[in-house]
Amino acid sequence: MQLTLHTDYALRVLIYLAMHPNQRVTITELSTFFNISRNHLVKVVHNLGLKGFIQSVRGKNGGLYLSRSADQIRVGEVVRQMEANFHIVECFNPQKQGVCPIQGKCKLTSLLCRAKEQFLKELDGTLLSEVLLNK
Amino acid sequence: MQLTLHTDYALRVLIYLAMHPNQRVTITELSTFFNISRNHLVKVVHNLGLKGFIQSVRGKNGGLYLSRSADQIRVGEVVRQMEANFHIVECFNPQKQGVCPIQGKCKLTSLLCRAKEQFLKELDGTLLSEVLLNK
DNA sequence: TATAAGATGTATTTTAAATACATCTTTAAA
DNA sequence: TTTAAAGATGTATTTAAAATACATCTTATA
Repeated sequence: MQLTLHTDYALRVLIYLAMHPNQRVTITELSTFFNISRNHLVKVVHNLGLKGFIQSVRGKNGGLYLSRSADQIRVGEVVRQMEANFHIVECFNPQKQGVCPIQGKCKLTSLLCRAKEQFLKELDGTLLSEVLLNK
Repeated sequence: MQLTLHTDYALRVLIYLAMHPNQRVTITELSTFFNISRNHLVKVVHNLGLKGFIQSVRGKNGGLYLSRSADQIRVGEVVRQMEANFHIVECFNPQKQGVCPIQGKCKLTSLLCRAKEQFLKELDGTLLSEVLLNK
């Protein structure tokens, strides 16, 4: 069980932007700092923009910045929005309905649902501004 | 974020065995019932045996049964044992140490660790005997 | 108006997971 | 004591999702 690198990278981008407020940060700067494929970061950044977490300015002297300040962004919200396949098991996937013969009768489903909620609840309790770097 | 089908199948196997106590259940029976590749189930069953959840009897009239009764098996224990890559993000993976430049300073790590524990804690609170089928 | 920035669509590569195949070992019934 | 039914185990292949690469377009400002 793991989050995708896409979500992981999204969190890193937000942390970096939060630590450089009142600045326009370029994708190239992020890519160099984190040593991540620039092309991949472009997708992550684009997605963060679509989900409303960041704003971008095109053209010369352009770059990225947080839409809201870091103390207005809950970590759980980022993970919920960025993680595409949040289906803990097969029967949670809308495209796999009816595959498992005990679906609907099996009580694992509601348990796993509660477990997932506990996971997210913990993340909802923390703000982006609280996970910035020590020292 | 999802559990592997391997873990999913393991849970299904345990549920089936729990619902057929005092019997020897064959892999073929499980494979037919769940409509799962028999070859894949063989691996899952083997792994469940290695982890001590089930016993197997080879030869004619052989089959599988639970090592402990269903009210002695916690769901969280099964997930912990069966899920191979339980690394929520890159920096949890022992083989990816030092890749992320903010590792060690970033406070996301401990947060994600707590979230993972909350997820498992919820599963630890439920016994296999409690997730059997309704009706 | 040239250039530096992001936007966007498509293609390719990589990796882990899932599945398939082959053969070996064990056990009990005929 | 032989045969068939069961699991054990190692290897190879396939699949699918994720990650990465490539190409081109749009925007903004110095």
